[in-house]
Amino acid sequence: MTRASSRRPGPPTRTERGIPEATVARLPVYLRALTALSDSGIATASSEDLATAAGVNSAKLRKDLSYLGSYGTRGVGYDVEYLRYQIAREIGVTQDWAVVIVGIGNLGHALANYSGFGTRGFRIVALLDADPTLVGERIGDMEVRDFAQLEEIVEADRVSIGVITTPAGPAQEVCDRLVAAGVTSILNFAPVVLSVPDGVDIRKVDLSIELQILAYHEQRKSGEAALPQVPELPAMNGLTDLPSVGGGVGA
Amino acid sequence: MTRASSRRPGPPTRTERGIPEATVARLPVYLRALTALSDSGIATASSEDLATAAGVNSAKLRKDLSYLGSYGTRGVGYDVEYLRYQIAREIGVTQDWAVVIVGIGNLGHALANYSGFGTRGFRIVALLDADPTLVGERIGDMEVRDFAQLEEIVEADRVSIGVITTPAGPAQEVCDRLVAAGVTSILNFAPVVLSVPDGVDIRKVDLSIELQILAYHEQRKSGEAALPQVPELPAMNGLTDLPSVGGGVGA
DNA sequence: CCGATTTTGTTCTCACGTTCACAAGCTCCT
DNA sequence: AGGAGCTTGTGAACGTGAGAACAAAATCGG
Repeated sequence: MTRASSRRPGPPTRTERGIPEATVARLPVYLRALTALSDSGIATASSEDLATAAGVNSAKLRKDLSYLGSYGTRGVGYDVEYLRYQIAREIGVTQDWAVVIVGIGNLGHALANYSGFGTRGFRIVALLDADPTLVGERIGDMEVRDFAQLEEIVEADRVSIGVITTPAGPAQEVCDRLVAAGVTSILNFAPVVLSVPDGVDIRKVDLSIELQILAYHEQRKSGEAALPQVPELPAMNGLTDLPSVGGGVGA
Repeated sequence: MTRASSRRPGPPTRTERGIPEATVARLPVYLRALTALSDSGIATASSEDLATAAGVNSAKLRKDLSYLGSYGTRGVGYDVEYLRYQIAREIGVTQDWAVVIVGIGNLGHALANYSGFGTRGFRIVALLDADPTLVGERIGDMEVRDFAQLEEIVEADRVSIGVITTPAGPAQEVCDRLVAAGVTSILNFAPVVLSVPDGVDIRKVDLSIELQILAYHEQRKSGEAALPQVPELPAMNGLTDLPSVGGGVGA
């Protein structure tokens, strides 16, 4: 989702090294499942085994894997180590990606301490904040640096991924600075919609949105009997004004 | 997504008060955009305005809103306050939902401090942890309580939403306890696939998966010229054994 | 060496989600 | 009052994703 890169308008662009976005989003889950199996000393797994570990159904898993190539053996299954490496390579976590975290509040703090940042593949090279009272503070084995140093850090460490953990207010400005400095992937925790130019990928993590989605379903569960079909009508009471009823013009 | 509730196999279940899941996931974004417009003193907004503020296109926004009812006025647009209330009611955030957070590590700490938990609608009633050295610690105006008290808290405060911020290890057990205690919606930050019975909704927030998805796209950006079409073949070097190439049977 | 068994890779079909395009409906101006 | 100009709500076309089902390929036992 939120892929903002170039999109040539020409032909359907078939099999142009194109893995469906839905599949891409599941590959990390498969990777984690494979790592768990590997740690348990399991050398081979069927699509059924893997699917169970990853929480999907086996047909979907096989189809997903088929986009990467034919890495299984019919009648046997998949070699865990081999498949794990193939997926890791496909995702790109066989190399290390340099990451900066901007905004060292509660959440930035927590992420900075997040040991084993996923399962390798990512290296936090700087914690940045514009607040002078925070600059210099030590977190783990890192020190908070001034946001003004962003550009030189990005250049020096070839940073391609930025994590925004600022409040909503400064988030867009931080985002613009990151992009201008050369960052081309952004993970945004601030509760705002950020706009970025084409070629920059942005993903959002939003606690309150997740909670609200849960609340919607929760309401439907508990209310299924209580308020079965009283959706829109009675809610207009107590509201000061309505769209087209406004000044009572015309009629 | 990850809706785990009952699904009757019968007819297509058309218009059974059914808002598409993709739309549900966007309603909170619209709600936030409307709140921002409202705070700016804007009373009326067209679908184009709203769509821009929410980061979607206007056709999609109109279609999404049409599932809720006809709340706009042709030729004019939407009344910001009115629409905001309608969406809030549809989502269910006009009432307050009681939430418990389990696992007061770095992340749990950060979430506990997260002021204005979204935009109202949610109330943290307890912070729980099984670690005796944490129990009793004050965070903001709350005190960490023993996980053993889960059941009585859930019952006393009618808790329907649980947030899991434990490490991966205990997450499934915590999840089971939550479900057994009566929690029917779970937001999981632990990097594991949790299994829950039907009727319980679960959503996942996973930092390392998000980063990996970004890495995939990042790799495709930088590698588009460097390694254009060398996907699977050369990677087999250095691997001890391969699934079907193994003993060289057959041929 | 052959047939039974297992499990992958793929094809086909259906459901879901997105976008386009336009009729319906409202306001405002003359 | 009547027509011009907007903007919504929706029907229809299109694209993407999910799941069932099956043919192809590999192992294993006799």
